[in-house]
Amino acid sequence: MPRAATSSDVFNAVAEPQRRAILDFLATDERPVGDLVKALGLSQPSVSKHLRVLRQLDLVRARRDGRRVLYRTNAGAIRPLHEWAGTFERFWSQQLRRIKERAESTHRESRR
Amino acid sequence: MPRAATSSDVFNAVAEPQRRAILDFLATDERPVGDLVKALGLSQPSVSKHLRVLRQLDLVRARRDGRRVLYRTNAGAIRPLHEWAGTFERFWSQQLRRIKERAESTHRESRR
DNA sequence: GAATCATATGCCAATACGGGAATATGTCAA
DNA sequence: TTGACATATTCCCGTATTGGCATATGATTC
Repeated sequence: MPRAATSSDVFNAVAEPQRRAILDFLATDERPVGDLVKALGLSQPSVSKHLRVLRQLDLVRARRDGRRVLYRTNAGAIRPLHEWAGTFERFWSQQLRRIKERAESTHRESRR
Repeated sequence: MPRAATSSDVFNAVAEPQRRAILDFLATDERPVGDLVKALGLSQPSVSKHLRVLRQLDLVRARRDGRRVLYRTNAGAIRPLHEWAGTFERFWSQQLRRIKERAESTHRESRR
């Protein structure tokens, strides 16, 4: 079995750095494809292909405006990722607490 | 250019569902490989290969205990993912606010 | 309708994948 | 040392990938 398709879920879709760059770029405003081509320095076909993957997962939404197509990020579709990663939050903060405690006790040691 | 290697960054590593399952399973306690094999229903070689990818990115840490090797999740390595996704939080909550407002105004309409 | 601008799709190459089976390495116990 | 147990590595296969280039589709203007 090969790797899951990039368009199979959000995790696979955002594994590609250029697609994350696209989501970042389209987060605040809607933009035509041409703007992305300029901003990312990729070829126009490459950008269109990335947008297709993102559109299939509803990570971006498109709207036609004359001869251009305006895209924008649909932030809500990124939530599942944030939530999954968030389930580990209590573990890493626990770890940070332990490190801090150890640092403090070392500090006390050195003052003796 | 092919897809980036699974071991190239955290985003690619956690794109694989079985690897996320491993991270979930090892989040609370350290466990030997055999436990993972039982819990995930995967072959032992498959599990070892997934663990290798995760270890290369410091997403899990290993410790030998006799003939077994105990693994545990290093939650801190998941933070970058949580933080990237978190940059979109203000956008999706904005969207939710807009939806709520619209629902309320519709409610007022219908009461007139 | 023809020319033009903006975007999408098709085909190609090289590459890395995940799973299975077989085998290698490492550790303990008798 | 030999055997048994636990884990890691190697080899193979079918598959989906990203990016480049050429080309198709869609919309506008003349």
